[in-house]
Order: sequence, then C-alpha cells, then structure tokens
Amino acid sequence: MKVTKEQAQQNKQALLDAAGALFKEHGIDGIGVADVCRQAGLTHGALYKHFADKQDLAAQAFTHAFRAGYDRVSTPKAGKARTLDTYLDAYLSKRVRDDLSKGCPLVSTACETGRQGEAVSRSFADAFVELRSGVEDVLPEAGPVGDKAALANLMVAALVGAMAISRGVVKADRALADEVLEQVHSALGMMQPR
Amino acid sequence: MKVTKEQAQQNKQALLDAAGALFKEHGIDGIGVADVCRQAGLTHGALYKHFADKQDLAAQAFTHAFRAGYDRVSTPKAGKARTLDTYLDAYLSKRVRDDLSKGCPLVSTACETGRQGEAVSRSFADAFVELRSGVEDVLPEAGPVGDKAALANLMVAALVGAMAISRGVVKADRALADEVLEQVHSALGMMQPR
DNA sequence: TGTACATCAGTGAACGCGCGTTCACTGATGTAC
DNA sequence: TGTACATCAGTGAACGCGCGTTCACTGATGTAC
Repeated sequence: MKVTKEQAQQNKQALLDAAGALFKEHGIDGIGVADVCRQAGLTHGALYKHFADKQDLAAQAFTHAFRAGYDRVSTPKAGKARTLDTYLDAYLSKRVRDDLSKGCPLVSTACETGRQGEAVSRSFADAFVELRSGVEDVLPEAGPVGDKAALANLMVAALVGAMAISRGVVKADRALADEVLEQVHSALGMMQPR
Repeated sequence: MKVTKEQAQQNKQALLDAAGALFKEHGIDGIGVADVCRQAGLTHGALYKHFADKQDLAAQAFTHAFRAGYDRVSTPKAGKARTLDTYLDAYLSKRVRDDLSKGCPLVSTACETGRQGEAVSRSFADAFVELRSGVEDVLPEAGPVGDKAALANLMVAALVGAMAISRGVVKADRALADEVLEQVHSALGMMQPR
C-alpha cells in the first residue's frame, strides 16, 4: 500500500542506516539485500523503489555512513578546538575495533572497494578526500616528513591500515591488536608540535 | 582414481596457488570453491581431501601467498643490501595496485579478515608480525617519531592503508590513486637517513 | 619379479539453502474536480 | 468541503542461479606376499 511521502523518506533513511551498519559488519558481498530490508522493517521488494540495485544502495549507504560519522568527529565541541588527536582518538579506538558495525566506512570497506563498481569507488574517493583535507587542516606548516600534503596522505593511510590490521589480528592475538593501535597512535602523535 | 603421492602434492599446491590469487582478486566471500578447484584443474569434490573446509583453505592459502611474495621481496639480491626502499617499492607499486590477484595478501584481505574465523586471523597475524619485523630491521636506530617499534608499526599500517585506498579510489579517480601511492612513498622515504 | 588386493585422490550427482532481481498486485495517499 | 480516481510505496511469490558440503563410486597406485 502507498505510504505518506514523509514515511517513504523515513523508510529510505532506515534502509541507508541498516545498509551502512550491515555492509560494514559483513562486507557488501557478505550480506543480502533481504537482510538489509528486514533490519529496516521492510520487505526486500521495497528496496528497488528507492535504489536501482545493490551497488547503488552500497554507494549511497557508504556516503550516508561517512557523513554521519565524519560530521560527529570533525565538528568541534563548544570551546574545544579540533586537533590531530580528535582524529587519532576517533580512528584508533579499541571500542570501534571490536564492533565492526561501528566506525568509518572508509576503514571497514577499504579493501573490498577495489572489487566493487565505479559508483562505490566514487563515494569512497569523495570520503577519502574529505577526511584527508580535514587532517591536513590540523597539521603544522612544517613537519618532520616534508610538506603537509604528503603527511596528510600518510596519516590517513596509517589510520585506515592500522584499524584494518588490528581487526584482522584481534581474533588470534588481542594483545598484538592493541599494540598496533597504540603504537600507531603514538607515532602519529609525535608528528604534531607539542 | 588414485594418483601418485607426488601428483597429489602438486594438486594441493595448485589449489593453494589458485586460492591465493582468486581470494586476493575477489575476496574470500566473493569466489566459490568450485572456481578455485576449476582454476587448479580439479573438480570441487577433491578440495575436501586436502582441506577441512573453505576457511581452512583460506587460512593456508593466505600463508602460502604471503610466503611466496615475502621471500621474493625480503631476500636481498646478490650484492644489494635490503633497504626500506625495497619494501616501499614492492608495496606501493602501481602495477600491483592495478592487478588485484598480485601483491601481498595482507593488503588484499586486510579488511575482510576481521570477518573471517580464527584460523584466517592466525595466518594474518603471523604474516603481519613477520613483515613488521622485516621493516624494523631496515630502520635507523633513532628516527623522527620515537622508537623503531612504533615506527615499524606505523610504516606497515601506512603501506597496507595506502594500497587499500589507492585500489578503492582508482575506478573513480586514477590521478588521485597515483597521488596517494606517491605521497605515502615520499613521506615514508623521508623517515630513513640519507 | 609377479600377483592379489587394500588404499585413497579424485569424480560428479545431489543436498538444502540463500542470493539479486522482477513483477502482478494491494490499498492508502494525495490530487483534480 | 466532499467525491472520484490516478498514483505509487510496499508486498510477497516466483525466476534462475550459484553456493558449501556430502557421499557413493572409480580405478590407478602402492604394498604385502
């Protein structure tokens, strides 16, 4: 049956929320559209009234999840300046490591994005550029490794890689997983002025 | 029909080779056991004479693929010392970026390893520790970011993250993908003494 | 060396199951009069 | 404001297909005598 335009919009948001969490947790190829729709409180047929196909859903869900998380991190709290530590604490958190449905989709789907289509790659690239730009803004003019641009690329790569590695090893060696997050946090922290 | 012991061993190696390449290219969840067996020149039933299940195959294939690639990179060529650049050139290569079946399985399956079982996590952890140790060996005693251990963690995280990001964005923006590899190469290169 | 036979790697049909997508249908919404 | 009806978000059965795993069977290998 038809629903109000407002309800339809809410349902689309619910689909994006569900897809964001489930794709992060299980991977895009690791969860079915029926599960996403069920979590959103709809049946699977409804999906195709809002999205062209699963790839389209994945691309939009990626952007949606990045926006939600990134705005929370990058918006400075009242009276507090945004610093490099803001990013380090948000991206190298053990709590996020232990809950795959949480965290930045840049990290959760980094490796498999290379196997997805161009639409998902576009969402991924836009998010990366925005995060890299945000990190560059909080860097000092001259650091130990040359220009800010190179350092910002290095930092984002390290954030993504450290979390991926920590998640990869945690089931076999929790201490090693913690060590990776702590050491990368420490190494990156030394690149800003005290 | 039965085959010679030697042939059976060759077939197992062929299964590991095929699994290594196909799991890197499509992800563990993205390719079927029948495809792996077909690429190895066998039918799908034969797999279970060599491996307990798909997870077991994935774990052994990971170690097999890491060994093959890592030994090639870390064994110094006659008369040439192994340096940090050895690792940077091997891990931040555009040629590897553009062929998903190539390269280190640490990079290819980093994100999805968090979703696999403990056996795969064990293989992943062992490979990471070995690579990190190899990188630490070529670092100077005192660098710009504190102790060698922290720097080695940072470097491996950056190598893994940079390749994952470059592969993620390349379908949407090839110039951006190249830039990430080059800038991270440049930033990491400045951390060794000239 | 020759023969009889147990072993077991590999085959391929079959299992139940879930996948992404399509489509005829439903019925409340929202609009035209 | 009241009525008639076109719209369209959502439903759920159905599609063909591929998945991981099992298992009865095959027949060359390798061994015991």
